[in-house]
Amino acid sequence: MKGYLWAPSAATQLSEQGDWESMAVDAVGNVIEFWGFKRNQGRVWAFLYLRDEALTAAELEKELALSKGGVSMLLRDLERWGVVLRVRKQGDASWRYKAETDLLQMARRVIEEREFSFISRIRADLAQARRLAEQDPAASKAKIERIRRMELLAEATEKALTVFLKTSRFDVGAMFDLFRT
Amino acid sequence: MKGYLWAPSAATQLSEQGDWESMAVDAVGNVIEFWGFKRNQGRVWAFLYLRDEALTAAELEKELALSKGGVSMLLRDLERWGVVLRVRKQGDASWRYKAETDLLQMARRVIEEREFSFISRIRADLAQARRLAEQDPAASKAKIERIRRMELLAEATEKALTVFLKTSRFDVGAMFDLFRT
DNA sequence: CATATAGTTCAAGCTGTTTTGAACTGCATG
DNA sequence: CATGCAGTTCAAAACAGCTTGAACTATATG
Repeated sequence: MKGYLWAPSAATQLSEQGDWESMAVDAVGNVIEFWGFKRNQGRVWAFLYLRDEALTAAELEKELALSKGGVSMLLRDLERWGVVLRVRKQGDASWRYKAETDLLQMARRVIEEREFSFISRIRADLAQARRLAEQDPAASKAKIERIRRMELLAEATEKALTVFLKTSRFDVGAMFDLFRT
Repeated sequence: MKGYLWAPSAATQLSEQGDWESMAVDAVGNVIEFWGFKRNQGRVWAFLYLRDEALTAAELEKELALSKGGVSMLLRDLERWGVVLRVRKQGDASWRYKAETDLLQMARRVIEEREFSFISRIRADLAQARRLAEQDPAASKAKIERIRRMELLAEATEKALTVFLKTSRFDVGAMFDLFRT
């Protein structure tokens, strides 16, 4: 299964008693992985967000047990998505990184693009298949009706996705208010 | 990316002009893969559904270009989920398989279980992390508040999933009516 | 009960994705 | 302008999930 929704490997293994920081960081990693991003993108963001200060790539590498190259690539993605900011502190030789906005907003944006176009494409394929069947004298009425029903399946999926995105957009709004308390 | 939602490899490549059957079958494979199942589970179901007759494993193997072992396993899954029925025609040495119910119903059922428990687990992890932080004198009020905000993220996700499932349930209802036309 | 065919199992292989780490580039400093 | 460190790149390794196919078991038939 190369599934989209879903998670075979369950959640984070509970870590040490006092280690609530990595527990929270990993949990965010899991949420974001659920949304179709890399687990470590979520972990990096969560760590920066939790610490609430500009940290260097070297610190992230050490604290999150990532490789040098990995940190570089993860930060580039997060920066591109606008959820992490790169700042140069004066008198400091290296860049520092800072969590900027919340993740859900960005997740919704990205998912909106890729999931929608994907489902639309599937719907179009089914519609095309039905059109071809309608022109094929060998295709029975019943068969065409069955394709029609499969189209409904795809349509229902798309509709569900719409609601899903609308809800998350709504929730972001709600969260923003809370974030500004 | 081991993502859940989402699809890197885009959709089905359009096949031959007249080959609307495999086009439809592949499209269903893609929808069902989107829902986190195996692409070929969807293809097998769609093929059986479209043909609307009980077919042998050998026929599926040939028509869908699958291996013997693969067909066996795919059918076992579909049977277990109750969307494919195994029937023995009298005077026939081998089993035949028949599409039974619609897929969305089953998808919702399965997703309901695995996704929900997954997200609940994440929420629980975050709640636990916060509880630990609250007991840790070294943890600042601000940090605890930030974990609280991450919890909101997970809560929003769970809520979105609830709506998502509710909607698909609703759509199944609507589809059932149509299916019975 | 022997044989043939259907169906199952599972280790090995394949495919696609993520991570690593070594080589490289760029930049700031002495 | 040499040196060292920060940051990037990318090929290779590690990994995860899916599929294959050969060995196996079960079942029907003569």
